[in-house]
Amino acid sequence: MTEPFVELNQPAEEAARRLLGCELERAFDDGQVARVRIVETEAYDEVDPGSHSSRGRTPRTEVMFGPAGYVYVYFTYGMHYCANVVTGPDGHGEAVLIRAVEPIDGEELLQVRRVHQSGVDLTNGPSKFCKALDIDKRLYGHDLRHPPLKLIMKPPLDDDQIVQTTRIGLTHGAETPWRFYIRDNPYISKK
DNA sequence: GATAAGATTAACT
DNA sequence: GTTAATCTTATCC
Repeated sequence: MTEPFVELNQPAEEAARRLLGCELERAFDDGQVARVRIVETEAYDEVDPGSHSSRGRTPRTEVMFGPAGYVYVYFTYGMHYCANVVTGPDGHGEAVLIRAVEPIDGEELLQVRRVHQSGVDLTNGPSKFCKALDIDKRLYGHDLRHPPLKLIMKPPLDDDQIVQTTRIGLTHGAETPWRFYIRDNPYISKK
């Protein structure tokens, strides 16, 4: 029996900090396994004009309103997927966007899907890491306690290791400083 | 039914 | 620094 993600049952802003340094284990369709560390996150909640959940439940955002520990995947710009970890209590539309990760094991498996890209460019962006880990809408609503995508909690980082800034790419809610990343990490996204 | 915008990326000049 | 690629979703007739 796996532990539920009680540590994610809190406001997205807190969970976004908590998720830095935690790990994701991805089992690909062929059975091979890669592991990455979360190095950059952004928080979104339903009272936030920048969040997909700000205008209530829709078919797309339904999973954001459920219990913590599930995956919210969305498709954007006609070609990219982004993945979030749902946080907060059941009934609240909150989630944390994973913006960047760094490879720990199986980097060569990530390379397979990132054609003509290497080094930090493998996973230093929200859609880059989804492409590298083969995350798409098949994983919408997936329970992160189980394969093929598992979240492994790690001890919280000290505050002095975490940098807090405004979020990237938003037209609404751009002033809210809910982006977090691990200080001096080379895999932090650009812009 | 039609339309505009989008939590982006990579390739170009 | 600028821009094309590309299609789902939400919103507005």
